[in-house]
Amino acid sequence: MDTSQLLKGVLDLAVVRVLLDGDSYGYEIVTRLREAGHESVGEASVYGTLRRLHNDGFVDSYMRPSDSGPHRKYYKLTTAGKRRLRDDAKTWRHFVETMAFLLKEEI
Amino acid sequence: MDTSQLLKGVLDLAVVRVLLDGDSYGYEIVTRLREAGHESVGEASVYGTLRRLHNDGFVDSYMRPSDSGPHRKYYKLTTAGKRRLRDDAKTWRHFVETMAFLLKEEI
DNA sequence: CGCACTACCACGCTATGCGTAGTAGTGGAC
DNA sequence: GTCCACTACTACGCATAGCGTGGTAGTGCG
Repeated sequence: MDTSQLLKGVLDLAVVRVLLDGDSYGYEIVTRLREAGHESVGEASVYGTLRRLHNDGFVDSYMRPSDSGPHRKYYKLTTAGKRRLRDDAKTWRHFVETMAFLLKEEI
Repeated sequence: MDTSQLLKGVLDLAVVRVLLDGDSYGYEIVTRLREAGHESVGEASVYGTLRRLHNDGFVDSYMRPSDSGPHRKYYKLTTAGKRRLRDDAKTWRHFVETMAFLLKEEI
């Protein structure tokens, strides 16, 4: 099983959830996701996801200088983004339950 | 969240799990998956998955006449397919745990 | 005959994660 | 003062795999 395929559709949810803890920027979000267990998530995937979330109005963004590198582009959840989080989390849990039902005693 | 994206990578696992219960054919597998909760899974997705699983040696196939319609193409798990099921189920569970950790108290 | 259900296949589209490469800023080692 | 590591973002193009659509048949019923 190609782990990267499993992220399809769920990466949005994961990124939005990270932003619920507070505004953040691409590089930090990647780090957080990897620490949480999504060890092989690609940077390009996260930056692409952020761009899409921004285009769709689920996050706002603003620049902020850093004292240890280039400027950071912070992202902030919008109201629509928070609703999106709740909806997606619900969809995800239903999906997981369906799979659990299918897989029960799979060996 | 587009539910169909969630199936990416997991449909293989779901189909293989159905086949552990006994040889089956595309049309029936679609029905079973829908009954289990994957209500909007497309036929083309399942037939495509079966073709891939067959090409990769995870299932064998054989034709069998039906008394209520056209011939059926049955699929049967190979040894490699059963191993694949165990491996994929493990990967899936790890992935689900990672998401659960991320999502905990998401509201 | 027409229709519904069963059963399969092929074609092309689309979404999205990833690899790779490029551009910059800071700061420490040498 | 040069190199390197780490930070931080962006752009380009690829690969995977699920889906929509439509086509071909077989059975059986009204």
